[in-house]
Formats: sequence, structure tokens, C-alpha cells
Amino acid sequence: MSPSQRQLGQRPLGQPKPRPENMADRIYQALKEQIFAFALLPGDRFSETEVAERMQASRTPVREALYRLQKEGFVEVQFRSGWQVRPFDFEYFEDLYDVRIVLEEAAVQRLCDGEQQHPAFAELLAFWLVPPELRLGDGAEVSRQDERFHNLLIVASGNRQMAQIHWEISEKIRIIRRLDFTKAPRVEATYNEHGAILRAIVRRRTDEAKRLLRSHIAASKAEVRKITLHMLHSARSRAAQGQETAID
Amino acid sequence: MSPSQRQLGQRPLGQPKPRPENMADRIYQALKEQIFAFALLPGDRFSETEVAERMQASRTPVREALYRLQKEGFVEVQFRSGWQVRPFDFEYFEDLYDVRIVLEEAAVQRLCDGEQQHPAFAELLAFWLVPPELRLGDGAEVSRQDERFHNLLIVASGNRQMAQIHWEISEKIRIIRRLDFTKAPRVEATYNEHGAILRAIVRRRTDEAKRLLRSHIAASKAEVRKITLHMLHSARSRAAQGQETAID
DNA sequence: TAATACACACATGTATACAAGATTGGATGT
DNA sequence: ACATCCAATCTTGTATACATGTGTGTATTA
Repeated sequence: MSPSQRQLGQRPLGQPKPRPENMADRIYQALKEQIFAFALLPGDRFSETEVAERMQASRTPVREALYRLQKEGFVEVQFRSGWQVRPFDFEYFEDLYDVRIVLEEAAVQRLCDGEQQHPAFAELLAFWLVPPELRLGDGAEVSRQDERFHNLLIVASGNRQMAQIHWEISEKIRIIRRLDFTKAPRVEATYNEHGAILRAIVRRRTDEAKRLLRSHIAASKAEVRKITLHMLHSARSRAAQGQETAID
Repeated sequence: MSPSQRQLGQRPLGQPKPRPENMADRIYQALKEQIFAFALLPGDRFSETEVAERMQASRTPVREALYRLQKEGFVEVQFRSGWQVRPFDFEYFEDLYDVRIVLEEAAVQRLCDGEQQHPAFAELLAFWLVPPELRLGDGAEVSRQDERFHNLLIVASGNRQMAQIHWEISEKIRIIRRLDFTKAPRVEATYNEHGAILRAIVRRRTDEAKRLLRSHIAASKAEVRKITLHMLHSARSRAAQGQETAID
């Protein structure tokens, strides 16, 4: 693995202060990317000053970014004793998967019962009900589209706040959800299962649609646990092989 | 109404700096209370400096508090142009009521299907299944206990994250939900309906329990809209009668 | 040698100073 | 009289200085 992997967020030292947008937003994004890339491992401890120096900024926007990440559950602060990346808690993720099942089943129920004219639903049909030769192959892109599929189900059901809450859940589980699309068979299965769910909704077969959806999400939930453990292990190995890092 | 109502958050000027806890937390609480008491009306605009002076603090903790309130949907910031209390949006609140229905129905389903041994469930039975002479009369207290009833349903179903999300929803709708308990009949109805729901769950009559729950929440949702409009109107009248205030 | 106490470095929490853009009000020109 | 332009003021965003509590390492003592 390239050593530059551990230098995410470092701005090239040439230009003085490009400041393309909000400093706080930049730092928020960069920190989140580092956590997602396992460049910051769960359990790692760090200080605001340390992050500020890496990002070439002051503590003020760093603190703002950290508080946002804290509210989203990625980091924790100990009173006057530094921050740490929140350790993995599989019950946490599995609970969130179950909330997804509840929300998305409710959305499917409403779609089967009522109107299916929402633009979001049209987009779903156009994207996922395509012949196999038009399917995407890139795992990361399919992962993004999978997230979009499930969120658009909620949007199409017409409840904005439910869609917002579902989106926040997606943000929280994305760090492990991506790992589900690192294998080609899972990508193909995703296309098939999404297609089946949509066809059942169009035909208003409520129970079948809900059953298909439930097992589709449950499959991801079951798969993700072992993949995550593997990824965490290899990330720790890489970190130990590279520069010395507090692992715990 | 007493004029001191509009001076919430003012610390008595005697003691120099009591600082009982986090400044940022104090300001967060005080601002939230002002918004809930309609001392800050939806649409009111204000600046960080203004709040800092009222709270006798610097802008730093004020900003932290405001960002928290922003994430929770109570205030909004306009780029370099001040903050404002988020205007009321009834679709927003009604969407949240519908999310509550979805989450709580799912919890009832799990309670009817599975174990009912969770301590939270025992507390529910002990509090709500009491003879009428032991019931509370204070509207504000019953409002708090109503919130607790619905949240404990989720807790008892065993999904911590669902309970967390449900709690965040409760925080958002509390500002209008309280208004539903300003009349005595609603208090009595709440006792009756909660009792009926619990009895149906104990007897594992799933459909009946879900039906009762759904109509119970729907009743609140329907009631709240007109009460809120009335309260907003009278709060604006009071503000106009008192000192001059930006109304919109 | 082991345990304890103390001092120093460092952590976050808060206050203040500075930067840059948005708004507003008045002055000016038509 | 009305519209337009410009400057002063006010806004948030960022940097930095200060306050206060925590933890650790070392020195001292039993």
C-alpha cells in the first residue's frame, strides 16, 4: 500500500492558501475520508492541535469538524484528555441495519398501496431495470448506487424526514457497507435483487416486495461482519508495518 | 405574561462566574428553552454577538451551541448574514409524526412476537396500568411521561439505535407536542389509550395493538396543528405588546 | 526495589483579535 | 422625487492567546 495513504488531508505546500470553500467543511471531509480509509483506525487517539497542524489550519475549524463527527458517531471526546476514533461496535451497525429494514419496508408498503408517480421511483426503474450488458461493473460505483437505490425508495414514498433519517443512517454504516461490494458476485446479486424488488412493487405484490427487501438487507447485514473483521485486521497489519502507530 | 419571560438565560449579575458546567451546554439549553417558550419566535433573526452578550459569554461557546441547534433543525445560519430561528413547517412536523408511527409500530410488532421481559416494559406496565385515582394531573408532567411511554416502547423492543433515533425525533417535535397536553380531557385520554395499547401487547394481539397505537399518534398529530397556530398567534401578540421585536 | 508524591507538559474549554464579505443607510446625481 | 452608488457597519469565519484540569514521568523516600 502506498505510504501517501497515510498523508490524506495534507495540502501541497506550494500555494499559500487556496481556501476553495469552508475550512471547517474541508477538514470534516478529510477526517471522514481518513476514517473511512482506515488511515485513522478505530481506537486511535489524537488531539485537536495535531489535526490542525496536519490540515494547516487553526483549532477553531478543527473543533467544528470534530463536533460534527462526534454527533454522527465517528469520534468521541474525553474531557480534557484528547479525542479518539470510536471503536467498532457491531451491535451498533446491526441495529442500524434493522432500522433500515423497518423504514424501507414501510416505504415499500406505501408504494404498493398508493401512487408510484414520484420522479424518484421513475429514476429507480430507469436505472435498475436494464439488460445485463448495460450494468456497471465498478464495485465502488455500484456501492454508491446501492445506497441511492435504498434512499430513493424512501424518497419515492413521499416522507422527506424519513428520507433524511434514512440518509443519516446510510452515512453511519457506509464505512462498512462499501466492503460488501468488493466481490463481483455481490454486484451481480445486487442488480438481480433490486430488479426483483422493483418489479414486485410495480405489480403491487406487497408481501413479496417486503420479503425480498428484508432478505436483501439481511444478506448484507450478515455478510458485512466477517468482511469488516478481515479489513480491520489487514489495516492494522499495514499500519504496524508502516510507521509506528498507536493501535492499543 | 410576566416581562421576565423575555429575559431567560440572563445570569443574576451578583456572582462573577459561577460556571456550574460547560458554558456551551448552558447556552445550548438556554437557547433551546427560549425557542420552546416562544421567547424567540420562528423567523426571528439574531447574531452570535447578541447571544454572547445576553449569556455573558464569548462567541466561541455560543457558536458551538448554535451549531448543535442547527444540526437538530431549530436554527439556520445565513452566510455572513446572521442566524434565524427556523420558521415553522407543518409538513416537517407531520412527517416526523409519521416516522414515529412507523418506528413504534415496528416496536410493538417485535414486542408482540417475542420477549416482553425488558425492564423498560415492566416500567411501562407499572406506570400506566394504575387505577384512575393514582393518575397524575399536571399537564406538563404527563407530557413528559407521554414522551417516555413512546420511547420506552422502542427501548423495550431491544434496538438501541432505533431508540436513539426515536429520541431525536421526540426532541424535534417536543416544541409543539407539549401543546397537546394543555387540556385536561387529553390527559385522561392519554391514560386510557396507553393502557389499552399495553394490554393489547400483553395479550399479544398484534393487529389491535398496532391499530390502537396508530390512531393514538394520529390523534395527536391532528390536534397539534391548530393548537400550534393559536399559540404562535398569541405569542406574537404578546411580543408586539411588550418591547418591540422583529416578528418577520 | 517499589511505591508515592510532585512538577511539568499537554489536553480541551473559553475569550479575544483579525479577515473578508454582506447589508444597510445616506449622499449624490439625474 | 427617485434611483443608484459608495462607504461605514455589522455579520460570520478563522487564528491565536489564555484558563484550567489531566496525565505522565521522574525524583524521592520507605
